[in-house]
Amino acid sequence: MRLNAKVPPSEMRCFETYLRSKKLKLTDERVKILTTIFDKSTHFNAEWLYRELNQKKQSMSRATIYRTLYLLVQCNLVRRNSLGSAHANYEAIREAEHHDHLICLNCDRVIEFYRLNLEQLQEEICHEKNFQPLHHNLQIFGLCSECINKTDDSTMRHKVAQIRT
Amino acid sequence: MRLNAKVPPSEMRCFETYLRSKKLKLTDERVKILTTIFDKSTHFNAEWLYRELNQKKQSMSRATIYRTLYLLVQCNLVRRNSLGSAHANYEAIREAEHHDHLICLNCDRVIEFYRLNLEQLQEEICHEKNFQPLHHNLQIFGLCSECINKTDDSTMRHKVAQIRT
DNA sequence: TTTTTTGCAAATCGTTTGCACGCTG
DNA sequence: CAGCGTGCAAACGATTTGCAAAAAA
Repeated sequence: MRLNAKVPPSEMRCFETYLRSKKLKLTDERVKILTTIFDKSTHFNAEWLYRELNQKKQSMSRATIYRTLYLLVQCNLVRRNSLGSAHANYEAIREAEHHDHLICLNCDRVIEFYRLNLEQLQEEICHEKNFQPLHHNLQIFGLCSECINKTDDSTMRHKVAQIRT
Repeated sequence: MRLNAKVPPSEMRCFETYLRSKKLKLTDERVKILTTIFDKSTHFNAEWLYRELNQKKQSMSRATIYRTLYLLVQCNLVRRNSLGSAHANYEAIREAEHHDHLICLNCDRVIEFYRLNLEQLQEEICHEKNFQPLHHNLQIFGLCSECINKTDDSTMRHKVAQIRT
C-alpha cells in the first residue's frame, strides 16, 4: 500500500531518480524516512529517526533506517557528520549551499555559518598543494553565548578530549 | 623495574608534571607509550601503537594503551582526531602550533597545513556569533596528487559517504 | 602499607550483515 | 515472476569497564 502521498517535493523526485538509476525501489519505508527527515529535522541521528518513525504508526527496523540513510547520503539529500560525537549525526541538505558548524560542548546546540572567504581560502590551499577536494568539514567546538559561564575548566577539558573529529 | 631511561625530553617532564598533579604514577608502561609515540609516529591509531609496543619485548594490553592515550590527550601531548575514519586517530603534538589536514581518500595520506588567515577568519566568526572556541578542526577530504587518476566516481562517492566527521 | 595500575575478559553500543520471507515493478 | 526490500537477531569492532592480582610511593 502506497503512502497517501503528499505532493512529492523536489527531494522526493531526486530520490526517485536516484533509486531508478540504481534499479532500486521506492518503498513506503523509504518515502516515510525521507519525509520525516525533511519535515521535522535539522540535525538528527539514527536513534531520533527510529523513535520518530515508530512512535506513531507501524514500526520500522533500525536496519532499514541505516540502509536508507546510506542511500540518502549517496544521492546527496542527506549529509553525514558526527559533529564531534561518538555516533553518526545527519542533516537534511535543503539547499545546495554548504555550511560549517559551531558546536556547543555544553548544550549541544549547533550553529550553522557560511563564509565565502573561508571556502575560497580552502580552494586556494588545495590548489597549492595539488590536492583535489571532494568534501570538507570545519567544526568549531566551544561554548555558545548561553553556556559560557555555566561550566568549569576541568569539565571542558574532559569534553574536548572526548571530541571525535 | 624502571626503563633504562634515555634522557627524558620536555614531553616526558610535561607528562610527569601532569601525572603528579593528579596524584598518578609514572609507570614503565606510560613511559614506553609516550616514548614510542614521540619516537616513531606522526599520525597513528590505537592498534598501531598496540602492535608497535608488542612486537618486540613484553606485552602491553590494549586497556592500558587506551587509558594512557586518554591521559596524554588530557595533558595536551597528544591530539585525538579520527581523520574521517570510523575509529580514533591520534597525533603527537610536537610544537605548540596547530595545523589542519588534507586527507587522501585513496591512499590515506595526511597532508598537514597551516594558514594564519584561516585561523583568524575563524576567530572572527566566533566573535561575531558570540561563541567561545575551545577546539576546532578543519579537514579536507579528496585526492592527493598521486591518486587523482587512480579511482572512479562511484568509488569516491562511496568513500565520501563513509567519512566520519 | 596504601593506593594506583595492570591485564584479562566481559560488557558496551552504534552500526552492519546474513537469512528467510514479503512486497515492488 | 524475478529481484529487491524488510525485520530479526546475530555479528562486528573499536573502546570501555569491573575485578583481582601486581607494582609504585
